[in-house]
Amino acid sequence: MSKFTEKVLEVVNKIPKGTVASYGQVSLIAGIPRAALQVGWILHQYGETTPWWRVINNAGRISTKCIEHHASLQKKHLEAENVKVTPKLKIDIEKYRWRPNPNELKKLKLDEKYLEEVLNTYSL
DNA sequence: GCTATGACAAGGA
DNA sequence: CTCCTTGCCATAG
Repeated sequence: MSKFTEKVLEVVNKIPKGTVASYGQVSLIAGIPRAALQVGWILHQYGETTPWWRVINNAGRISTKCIEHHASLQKKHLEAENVKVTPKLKIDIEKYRWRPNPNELKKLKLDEKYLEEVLNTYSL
């Protein structure tokens, strides 16, 4: 298991119940911007130990296609946490977006440049 | 080390 | 809003 993989799982595990994050957001916080695709790949493999359903794409859509992790299952998980999902699998991501607080981010030992980007993009 | 692949992102049509 | 194209980058083989 690579460093990046561990980081991704760590980050996903920090996503609070009832909130969601985009793949890009997770990859950035995990230390590698634009590795969103890999995040999806990792969740596909290690999803059993992480709240994978709290990660969706930036367009606010559920994009899993795989059989075991079907979109309807993800929808079910989210609605169980009070996150509304339309019949078309659309979510108001900005409304439920996880906005990590600076103190929490420091524990992840994120590089200065990325930390700043995270705060600018996803924090208040 | 090189190519193909993908639960993505962003911008244009 | 939806569909398509490009850019991305860690893994697998």
